Amino acid sequence: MQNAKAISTPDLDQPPQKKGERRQVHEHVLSRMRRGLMVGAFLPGQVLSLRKLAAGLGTSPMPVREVLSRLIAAGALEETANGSVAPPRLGPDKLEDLFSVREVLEGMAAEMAARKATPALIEELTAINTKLLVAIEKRDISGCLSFNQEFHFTLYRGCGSDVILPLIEALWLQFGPTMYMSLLVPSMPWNAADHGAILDALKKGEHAAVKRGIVHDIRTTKRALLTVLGENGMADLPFAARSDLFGDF
Amino acid sequence: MQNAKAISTPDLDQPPQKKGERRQVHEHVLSRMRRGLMVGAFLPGQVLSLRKLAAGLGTSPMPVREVLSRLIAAGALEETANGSVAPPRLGPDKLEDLFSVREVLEGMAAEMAARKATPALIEELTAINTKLLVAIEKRDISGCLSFNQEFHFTLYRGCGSDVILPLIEALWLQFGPTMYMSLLVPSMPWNAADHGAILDALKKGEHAAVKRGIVHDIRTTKRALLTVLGENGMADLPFAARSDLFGDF
DNA sequence: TGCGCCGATTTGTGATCTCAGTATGTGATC
DNA sequence: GATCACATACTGAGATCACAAATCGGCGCA
Repeated sequence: MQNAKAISTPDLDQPPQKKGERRQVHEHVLSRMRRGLMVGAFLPGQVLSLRKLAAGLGTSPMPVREVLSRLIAAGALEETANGSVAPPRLGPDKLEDLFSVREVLEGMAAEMAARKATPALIEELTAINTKLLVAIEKRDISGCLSFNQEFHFTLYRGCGSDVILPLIEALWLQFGPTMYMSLLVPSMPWNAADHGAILDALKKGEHAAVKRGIVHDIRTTKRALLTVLGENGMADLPFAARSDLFGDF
Repeated sequence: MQNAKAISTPDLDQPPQKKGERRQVHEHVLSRMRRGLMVGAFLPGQVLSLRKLAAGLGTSPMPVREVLSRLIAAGALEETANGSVAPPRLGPDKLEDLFSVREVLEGMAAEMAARKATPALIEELTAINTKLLVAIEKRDISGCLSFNQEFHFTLYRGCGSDVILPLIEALWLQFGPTMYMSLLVPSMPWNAADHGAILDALKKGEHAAVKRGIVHDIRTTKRALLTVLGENGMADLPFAARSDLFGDF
């Protein structure tokens, strides 16, 4: 996953079209779909239709097919029996597996990033965290998800390895839909408490503490997720996907 | 990457066609390409043409496009400036990054597998290792690669997590072409010494020792790879890809 | 009222076609 | 003999087409 464009696009939605680089349709589709997966446009298990998706995006099915292939390869989507695709439903044990890998991978990335952290990076992270706190205060689910993701990935990008980053991104895309659904339950707590400790450790140059902070943050999220999904008997929560992003399916 | 079919196919080449499952063309293409990447059909940096690939595989470009998309998402292929694809050229630092992630991920998988290891699994691994030793004795490069891969993945499959396995597979696909090229250098040593220690630790139920064995094995491979590629000044080795698998390009 | 069958519709898959951008290779000219 | 220009061939991207399987709907029968 060394090419950053493989799965992760720098989130350019408006056709920037700078330089000789032609803006490809499938790049646009990819960034839309990736964001959609992270902010609740698709529910776990919700079957996505190729043609309807293409219609919603205003293109032919071709670029969508390319994107779906990539998302399947990343584990962000699963093939159903008849070849359709849907975001994965994560059971307790799979969720446990997923978050164990997150701990290892993101802990590693965080520690590496801490070694190379510049004051500018720390300042950037602090600013993002402030926006996250505001979003939490306002009960802005999409804001929470976006700023939390931005906080983590801004840190991880600092590790300087373009091998580990796409792997982490694949993991996030896998639990994104489940994460969003869980946040629709009012009792689901959002905890950004660890971020403060991470920033402190970053400023003090305590690499191991940064790693511990990230791992603790991941464990907290995992526990909350397991609790909420467990309370609801692992059955699907009776919520609908956001239709303001792609239309209905 | 939870669906095992996402990137990794159970290597079914002959149309098994059992049950109601339709054998899809792109699955066949995917398994061919994956094996090709691991046994030297493509060299690092070698540009692959969509149409020629399709012609070599006897299909239309469509299934190939789908497969290339998935391999790009896995990092097994990179997009060139004009949209073509090629296996990545791995420089020393990227190789270092890649193998660091391997240590963490495969170490984790190995330890988990060790906890669940059954006598049957250990016996299977022993048999594979025997075949590997024969291949080494015969200087059979393809055999070495295949059996070594089979040894590792048979162990990792025992970890019972279908989250971590596709990530490891993606990493192997990334360094596969570079690994093959390095083996063409006569001075490249192949070391399966750690496998014996791993099997011993497995039999004794020493989980940590299994993990240590895997990590040591990975470190040894990394060192050998860096040495061989360094000697040749990181320039491309003047070897050709195997044309007996896909034809020439 | 409940169950089963049949047809219309929608599904993904693969092939084909067009188009624009790029590389190639050959020719003429200096 | 070297270099530049133009024409040809080839590249991937996207749209469209064709087909078969599966799904969903409604109708008819028990």
